[in-house]
Amino acid sequence: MSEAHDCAFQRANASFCALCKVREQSICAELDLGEMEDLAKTMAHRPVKEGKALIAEGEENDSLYIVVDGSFRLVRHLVDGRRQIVGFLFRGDYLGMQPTESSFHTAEALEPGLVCRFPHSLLDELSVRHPGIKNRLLARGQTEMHKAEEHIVLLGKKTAEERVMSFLESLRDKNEADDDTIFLSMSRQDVADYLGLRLETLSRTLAVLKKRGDLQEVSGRRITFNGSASD
Amino acid sequence: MSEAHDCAFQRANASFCALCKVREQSICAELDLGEMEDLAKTMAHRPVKEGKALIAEGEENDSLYIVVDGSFRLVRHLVDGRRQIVGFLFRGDYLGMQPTESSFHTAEALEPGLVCRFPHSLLDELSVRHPGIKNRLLARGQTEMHKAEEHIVLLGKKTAEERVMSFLESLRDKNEADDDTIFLSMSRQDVADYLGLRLETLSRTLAVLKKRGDLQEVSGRRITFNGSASD
DNA sequence: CGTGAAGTTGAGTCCGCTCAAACTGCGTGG
DNA sequence: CCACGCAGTTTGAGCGGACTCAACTTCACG
Repeated sequence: MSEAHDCAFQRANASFCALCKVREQSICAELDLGEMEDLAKTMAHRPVKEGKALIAEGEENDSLYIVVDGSFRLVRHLVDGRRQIVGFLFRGDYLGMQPTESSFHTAEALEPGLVCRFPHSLLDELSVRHPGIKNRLLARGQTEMHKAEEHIVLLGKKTAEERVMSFLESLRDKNEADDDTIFLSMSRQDVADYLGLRLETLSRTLAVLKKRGDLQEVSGRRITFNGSASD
Repeated sequence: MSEAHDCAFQRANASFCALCKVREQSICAELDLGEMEDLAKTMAHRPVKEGKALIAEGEENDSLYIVVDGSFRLVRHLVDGRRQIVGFLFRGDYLGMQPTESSFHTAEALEPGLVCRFPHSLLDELSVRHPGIKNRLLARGQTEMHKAEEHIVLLGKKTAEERVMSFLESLRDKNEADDDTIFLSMSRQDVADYLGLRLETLSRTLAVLKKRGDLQEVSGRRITFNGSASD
């Protein structure tokens, strides 16, 4: 424990990393075991408390973060206080793909989380011997862009019912097992701010979807789809 | 998509590139003159006719394109035919930052244009000696992401009037000289599909903005802002 | 249980949509 | 040179989906 500032961080160690749940999705997958140990010396894990911001709108950020556990909302504010959620991060997702003087959104933990931090200075060094790292960042950037465009289509062209269904289905598709039940890690207000709807509209829309049979059960943050095809 | 596919391409030559208007924004800026000549052997310019697609939604793309002249709309379609424009490209902008099996939008020329094509296989080779190339792609990807988020906020939280003003102002801010007049390279329908509005609403909103004095003149594709602060 | 936050439901309004008609600029041919 | 046609754009009238404001219910937690 050197300085107080860093006490939220823990030095990583190779055995911990070997057990990492998101190792294959991370840039670590580019490295062999010996290199992992090198990396472990400068890389750091950091727990994030629920509601706390990992990076803040307008502030400098010089590190790449990879979500090991938990989930985050990416928030942008208009001058008058209106709030738009531009995305969510889940296990395995990246934040801060490039160092920046002024990051354009705040990332707030929706639940207690754990992230892995890689200073970009370190990544630049590593990528001399491992060009795959930059490619991995580029590829990830591409999928982020893809998600953003999907979001743009949702906001620009879809009705309230379509927005809600698209959102719920995208969450369901994250499950490896095809389970018909999903558990939201975010509040109704967060979902509404993501979908460009008022929360009353979201609530009403969920009620309509349930009444119509598209959803079997809506109770708080647990939502069950109607598995049976029709009627 | 024809047998004449490649005849639209011209081999580049270093003297042409030396005069390039977007050279400083392009990856070419990473290279010295000798290397430019190397590059010129495999790189190609391509004119694009108005209305023609450079890459199409769902189709494979293995090249990076840089817009040398003209402008493009990036279009996504829903199954039922609804159309959302997810962005516009102008001189100096990049398309196809990563090779992909299925590109997620169509890029259509708004006017006769000229692009510069770099196969990613070539870029991978070049970037061994010039790591700056990958960094440039990453940085550009970041600004694309920034624009996408701005667009998400616009669609999710802004009113029709705010959307139109934001859009027009973003175009004005592109001008190096601070000119109060802008010339749109896209139709009303394109603007409406970008802003998530019906074209009638866009037309009415422009009328309101003019009546209110935010805009001094709206005649077809030429729009003049009200430079004087108030009255 | 009591308290507050989160979520649902209700009633009425309004912004942006729909359908429809008129206008404008521009190329084409008589 | 004007008539014509057409695509792009503007304007009009009425409607409806999402919003606003407000009351109520449910849930988490002490």
